[in-house]
Amino acid sequence: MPREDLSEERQQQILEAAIRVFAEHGFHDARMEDIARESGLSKGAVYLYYKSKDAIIATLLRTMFTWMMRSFRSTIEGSGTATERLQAMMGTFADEIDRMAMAMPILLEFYAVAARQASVREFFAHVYAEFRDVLAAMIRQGIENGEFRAVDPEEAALTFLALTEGLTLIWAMNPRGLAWREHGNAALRLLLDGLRTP
Amino acid sequence: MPREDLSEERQQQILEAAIRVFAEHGFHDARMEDIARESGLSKGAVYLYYKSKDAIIATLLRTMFTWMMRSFRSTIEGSGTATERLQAMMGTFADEIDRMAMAMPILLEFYAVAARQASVREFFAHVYAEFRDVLAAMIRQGIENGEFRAVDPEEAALTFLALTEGLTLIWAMNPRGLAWREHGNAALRLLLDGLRTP
Amino acid sequence: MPREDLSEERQQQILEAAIRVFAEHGFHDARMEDIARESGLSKGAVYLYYKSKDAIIATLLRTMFTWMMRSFRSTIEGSGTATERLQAMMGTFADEIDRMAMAMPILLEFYAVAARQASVREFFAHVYAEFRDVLAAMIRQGIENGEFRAVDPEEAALTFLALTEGLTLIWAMNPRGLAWREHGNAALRLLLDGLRTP
Amino acid sequence: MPREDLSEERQQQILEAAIRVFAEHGFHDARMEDIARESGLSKGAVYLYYKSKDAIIATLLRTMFTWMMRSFRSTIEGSGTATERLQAMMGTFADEIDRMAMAMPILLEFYAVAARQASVREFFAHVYAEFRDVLAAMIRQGIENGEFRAVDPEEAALTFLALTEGLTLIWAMNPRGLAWREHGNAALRLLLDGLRTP
DNA sequence: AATGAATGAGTATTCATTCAT
DNA sequence: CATGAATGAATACTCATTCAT
Repeated sequence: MPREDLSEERQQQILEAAIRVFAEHGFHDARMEDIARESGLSKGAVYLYYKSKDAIIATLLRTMFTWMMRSFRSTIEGSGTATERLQAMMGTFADEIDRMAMAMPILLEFYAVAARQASVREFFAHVYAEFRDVLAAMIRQGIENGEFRAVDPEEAALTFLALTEGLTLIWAMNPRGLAWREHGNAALRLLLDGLRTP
Repeated sequence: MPREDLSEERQQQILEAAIRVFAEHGFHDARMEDIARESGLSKGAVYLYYKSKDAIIATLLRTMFTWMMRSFRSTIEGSGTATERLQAMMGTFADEIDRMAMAMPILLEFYAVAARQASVREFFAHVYAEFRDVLAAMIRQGIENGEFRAVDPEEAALTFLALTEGLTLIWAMNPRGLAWREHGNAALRLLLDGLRTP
Repeated sequence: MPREDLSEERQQQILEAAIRVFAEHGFHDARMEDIARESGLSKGAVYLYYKSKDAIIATLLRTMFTWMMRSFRSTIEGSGTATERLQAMMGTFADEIDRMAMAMPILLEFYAVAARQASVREFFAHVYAEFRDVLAAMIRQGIENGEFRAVDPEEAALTFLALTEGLTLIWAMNPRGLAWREHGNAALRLLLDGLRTP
Repeated sequence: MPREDLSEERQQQILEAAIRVFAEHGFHDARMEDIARESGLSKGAVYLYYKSKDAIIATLLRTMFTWMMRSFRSTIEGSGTATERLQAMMGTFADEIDRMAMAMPILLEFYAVAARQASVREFFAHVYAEFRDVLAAMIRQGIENGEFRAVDPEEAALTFLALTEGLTLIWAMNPRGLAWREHGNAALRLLLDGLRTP
């Protein structure tokens, strides 16, 4: 009975160690040895739970986005005016940036991996599409209830999404010099001004 | 006599070969051998002009951004209303995306390198700051001549920049499925709606 | 459980293989691959026990002299007249030449390494100083008990040492044409004639 | 007509540059580029006068010993008692040590080369034999005119030679800590005491 | 399940040598 | 004669992965 539990636990253990090691050394320079030591296991044990380094990276990609999605769940399912909900989304993005700050190098590396692997690009495209759908729905709600002008919801959603992604990128190049949350809110205000019915 | 010219020519030759090879294999998996073959030179000759693979990468970073900046020159120096100038900027961004499409994997890898190297992060931060200044000046012009409301020009410039960077990232994950130029223009329209004096 | 033993054994194994390979090809031309093959291990395994080729060479230097010193131990601690003890020393030198004949190229290479590395020079200087001290003590004993004239023991010890080192060098250039032991004894006889009380 | 002269001059020029470069970096680490630069010629020019790096080393070996032999010429041909002539020889050895001090690393490297190349060993053996003959003649003279006891001149000559070579080796490991000339004279005195007729 | 010793493929870089000019 | 750009063979070292215990 404790078999499966142990297995799950070990996989977690390794994944969390991998995040720390990858964040510090990067995917390529991180050695399996490092991950093993950091996880408190032996190299052989790591291979018992992950068939390869790439498998750890692949699992990490899925897992990190799953965690992130989970954080957004309540915000997405929350209620309120479209404006309030979009503001809440921006707040959650900012929360995530705070929470994942240390793992940001990993995000940047995932982009690089995406450049080489169609499957990873597709994964990102899928994640972006999901967010876009959620945002579009909120904007559509805003249009329907008269908060916003009759813009193309899909288009506005993409704009919103591009804003958060771009802000994250710019922030990553100078985390101390750029306050994500403040700039995110300021940018959202500008966009909402454009969306609002006159 | 044509020595100096030849040297410049060789460096170009190698750099262009490197772009092709890096775009296909990534910084790490690209072998110096590949770059040499692609450039039509021997491995030794490549080392005659660049002291290491890292030196090629570093030169590439600077060179690619220099090329991009050059493309923006006339747009930046152009005249017109603030709205027209921002539209021209967005158009030039779109042109650059078209022109650099093939080198996009390299951009994503540069982000990953930035994650590990402060100097590269600083380089990106510097480039972003330059763009932000230019955009802020345009927005300030728009405010001064009554086109725009009295928003914070720096803030609005960052929003514009984040939009382009984020759009590029989203586009890179699905180049065929997302028309940068159209979405860039649409996003700008929303932003301009937010900026415009009521 | 036999871990530690195995590690010691492996180090020995590699060192002995290295002696054979270095003796045949020289420090520079010997390839790590050769040492690995000769030791019956893989290249990776060699690196498991020695961090670099230089580390093998450094260990070899220390080890070979440790072995040699061990051979001299009983001779140094032996008893007898000063004359007998010096003769025993010369005999042990001759024994060592016999035993180390095959590794003589390595000794000559160590001299070359010494030319470039102060630490190696200092090691040799230290070994020479130890021998000189031992020999000086024997000569002092001879003077005190009336066997020898009142010469400077340090000076005479250096002469003895220089004789053995020089003979080794000349011998190394033509091992078959020069009988170390016989010439060593003849040289010692001349020296003893000079030391003896008239 | 100036052809040959130029050729000789160039060869000298290169050889002298090689001595400086080899003394500083060793045979292996010295680059042909360094020798070319130090000699004020181009790499191609060096290859015009020497077919390879090894050819420079081989020529250097012969040339350095030729120079040394030339220094000994007058001492060898000088007159006086056997004791005086041996003392003069020891003095000339000391002079050579002074003169060649800077090139001593090269001598130690030649020993290492000798370990790998029979031809170089033979060269050293030949040089040693020449010296031995000269010394044996002097000792024979001393025996014949009653200065020395009836020892084996060849044997005594080898002892004398071993002494100088050994002293040079020990000196090379600690040039500042060991005065070659003083110790050479002291050692010679001991040996002459053994040789002298009672 | 767990270990960690062993493997060996993979590659950036150097530098003696060549040769077109 | 002289140049120096170009060549390409050669090799130490790393590290993901395996597997005997």
